[in-house]
Amino acid sequence: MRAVTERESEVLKSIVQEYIATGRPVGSRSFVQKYSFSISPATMRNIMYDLESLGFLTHPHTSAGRIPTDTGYRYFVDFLSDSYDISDLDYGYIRDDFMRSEVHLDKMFMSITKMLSSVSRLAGIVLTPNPDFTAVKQIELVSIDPETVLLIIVTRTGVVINKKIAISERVTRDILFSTSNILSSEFAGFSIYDIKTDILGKMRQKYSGSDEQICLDVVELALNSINEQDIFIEGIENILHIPDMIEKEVLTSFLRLIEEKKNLAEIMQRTMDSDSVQTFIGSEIDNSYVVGCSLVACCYKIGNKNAGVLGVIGPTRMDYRKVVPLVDYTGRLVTNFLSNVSR
Amino acid sequence: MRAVTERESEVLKSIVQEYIATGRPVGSRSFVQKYSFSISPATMRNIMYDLESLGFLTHPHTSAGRIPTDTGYRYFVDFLSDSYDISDLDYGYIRDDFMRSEVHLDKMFMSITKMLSSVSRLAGIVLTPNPDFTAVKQIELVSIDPETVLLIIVTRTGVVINKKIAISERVTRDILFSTSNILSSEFAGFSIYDIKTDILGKMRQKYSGSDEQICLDVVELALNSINEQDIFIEGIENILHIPDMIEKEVLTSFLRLIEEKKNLAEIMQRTMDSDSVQTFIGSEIDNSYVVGCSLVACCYKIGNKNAGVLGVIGPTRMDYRKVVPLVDYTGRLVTNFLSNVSR
DNA sequence: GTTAGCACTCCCATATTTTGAGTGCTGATA
DNA sequence: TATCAGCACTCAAAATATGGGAGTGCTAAC
Repeated sequence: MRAVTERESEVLKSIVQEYIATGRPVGSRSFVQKYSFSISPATMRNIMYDLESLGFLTHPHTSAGRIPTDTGYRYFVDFLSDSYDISDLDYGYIRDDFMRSEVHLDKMFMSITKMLSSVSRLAGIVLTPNPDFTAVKQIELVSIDPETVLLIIVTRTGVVINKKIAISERVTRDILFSTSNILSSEFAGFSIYDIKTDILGKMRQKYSGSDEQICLDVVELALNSINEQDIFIEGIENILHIPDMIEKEVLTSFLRLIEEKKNLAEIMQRTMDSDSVQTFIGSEIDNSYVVGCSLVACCYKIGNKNAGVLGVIGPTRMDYRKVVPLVDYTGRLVTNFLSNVSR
Repeated sequence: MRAVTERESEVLKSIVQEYIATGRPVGSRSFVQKYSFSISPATMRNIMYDLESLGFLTHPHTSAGRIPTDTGYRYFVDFLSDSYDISDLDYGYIRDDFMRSEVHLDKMFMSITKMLSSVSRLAGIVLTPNPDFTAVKQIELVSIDPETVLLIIVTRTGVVINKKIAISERVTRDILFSTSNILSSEFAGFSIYDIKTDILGKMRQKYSGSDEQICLDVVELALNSINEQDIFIEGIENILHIPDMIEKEVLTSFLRLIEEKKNLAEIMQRTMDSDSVQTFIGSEIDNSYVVGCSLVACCYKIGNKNAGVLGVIGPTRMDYRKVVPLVDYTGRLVTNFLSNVSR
């Protein structure tokens, strides 16, 4: 496949923008006029034809204008879309609003989700931090019946995680108490990930043979089964006011997408490797059964590790120029907040 | 307003059933034929006219058949609908399925929600137990920093509730430990409700002046702020396959309803006073802004107290004869399960 | 390579008609 | 007095026609 010429790029960019703005197939004649291209409609048609062969545009039917394909959007987002500058969009009030919100972490995430949704007028979505990467502050073990111990982890961000673990051997309250102390002092400051991959091994050697040894195994088991990532979604109603979305097929795939939280979490996870805003367009979201929806997402960090994901879901035909910087900005905001809260 | 005659009741019943089955306005001629009434269409029209004046039926337009109003459904559900017998519907497999599911309470509720949704082919909904009414098994207080104590409550159903509480005075670890023991032994077996209204007062006297006294106030504060009721909703996608629901107005009010979880929880709470299945038809759900949706719900118990609510949301035109016994049956199932698990 | 011109296509909005299922009313009947 | 046949009327929905507009593809000339 040959490369795209300069002029074709320019045309594609304008077509996508025009389509995003109006939602109507872009035809050669009116388009040339509106954007005062210095070429004739006929030439425009030729260019459009080429862009179609390249896979960037398509036809609803023979005598209709062109609309972008998913690939077209992808090219647009990757190479052609110049985002608005944050300062132009004045998101200052988000910051203010946000700072006024409660310190309780769950509520913070909820309000971030609502913000994303209300500013974008689409659906906001937040994946709460992966506990693996948040630093542990304190650990307690509490016996709740002869066969069960409750493991409580308090993270630096103030989140409390609890996990019931079954134990076979009987363990006295004293041992639990002393183990708690040991764990707290050994683990403090490290992330669950560090603990699992490194610290726990070292401790095995250090305490081998002691009473506390018994607990280490179960603690490891418990740590491995922690999976406390939640997903918040807000603004489903917004989606209903978008003509593109109330197409039955689109709506179905959207609702199916957000209902399968587990699946959705996995999709969001794919952003984890990257530090910048990621866009998933149409079938890119979930191999080919998602139609007409895009996800714009980015990570926020705790410390210097990517911890969770936030973003916006809406129609493929959304205004990426605005949504991308919004998601970007919100991501930084949350990162800042979390780094203050967790020190 | 005059009473409804025997014959009118019979006709209304058949009309509602016919409309539930077909979704099309019921006209006099074909209706008389199909149900082999021994009256002429003309007479039927007279009866329909009367039922309309009574507020049970309405007209989409002059020359269309009749459809039930919300009041019509209400009368039908209250007086005319003979539910199917559980045994006829063979919900045995629900029980089997259910018993195979995990003991983790959250997962149990999730799978109940999914069941309600998949059997009814509508949206299933479960409000998790109000912790106020579940018996406490154990209480722990753990210091997480100089100004904060973590209160951990383990209920008999195995649910772990935790609440951070701020304290002004410094409390030693030993005092927390001894208070934990005292609280556990004094509270065990009582519900949080009992504790708040009764036990706590008695303890104030008993321990007045002692070190542990300091903690009682904060514990009370914490208990008052516990609000851990969750809502599970499953099967939103089912809703999209129902022609009645994809009316824009209906869908909007449905989505708005389930998105406002807090509001929805309140609505579900209204069932709490009753031991039988409750039906909320259309505007009955939420004063007049809900259109076209009904909620069928009932309570499940822990011990002998109504603890939570489960049910089904779907179009006003749903088959109450099936949905009502389904909800009823599931309610009992959960009640049984919880009484086993919490002893 | 660019462009004017032209034939052709097809959606869409707007009427127009037809059909069928319905209603309300009236006057006769048992 | 309740029932009912009959009839005129209503209305939505489906089928059918019509014109216009915006588009395309292609070709031949610049």
